[in-house]
Amino acid sequence: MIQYDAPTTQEDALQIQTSLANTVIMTDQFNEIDTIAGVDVAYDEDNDQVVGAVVLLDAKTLQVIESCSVVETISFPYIPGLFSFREIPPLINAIKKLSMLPDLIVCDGQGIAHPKRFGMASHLGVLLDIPTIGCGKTKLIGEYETPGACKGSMSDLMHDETIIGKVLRTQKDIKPVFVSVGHKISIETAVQWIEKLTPKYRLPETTRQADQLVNRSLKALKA
DNA sequence: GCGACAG
DNA sequence: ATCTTGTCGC
Repeated sequence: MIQYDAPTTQEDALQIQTSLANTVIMTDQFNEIDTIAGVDVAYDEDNDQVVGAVVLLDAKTLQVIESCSVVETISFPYIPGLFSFREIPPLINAIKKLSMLPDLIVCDGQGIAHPKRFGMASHLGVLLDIPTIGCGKTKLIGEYETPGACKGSMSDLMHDETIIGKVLRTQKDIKPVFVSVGHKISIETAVQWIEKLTPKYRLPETTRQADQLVNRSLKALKA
């Protein structure tokens, strides 16, 4: 498993983004997807603590197979565009605790739908060399037409005349999500997986499970 | 100078 | 992210 080298300054972080952004792969580079992981982080700003968690789901049944969480000290401030440097340390450590690595990881945030085409999902995917999808609740950058109201309707997320992701309506009349390539997957396949992961709710089952886990853990920590 | 701004 | 009550609906 890789060792994460945390940047000390914003300049370092920007440098790391620039050098790693070229290594992102936007085509399907995998065989069978049997397990899918969801990751999330929760903060206790008062005590400078962060809880990171990963939930491993069976790709077929969407049932939880295993889950791990970690508690550490917040190491980087929240800066739009440098968001990944804040969340990756706890996420890497939580994933390291799993008994097996996932075949695919769905992130709560953007993949290449980022100013430098290197959002959270891409960063995590490159570091772990695992396929990842970015599925954010709101956009970071880009322009788009509002997708139709039906479940499955989608539109292109554009930036610099390039399609950087899809705005996907996962449920009828519900606010859409922003899907983008993280690493080692095509946007078409990424959208297909997000659709499979949202049979009933707006957000992917992976994200929902991970979100619940970090919030339970944070609550227990503060209690 | 005025908005926008992943979680 | 987090701060927060009630409320509408299955």
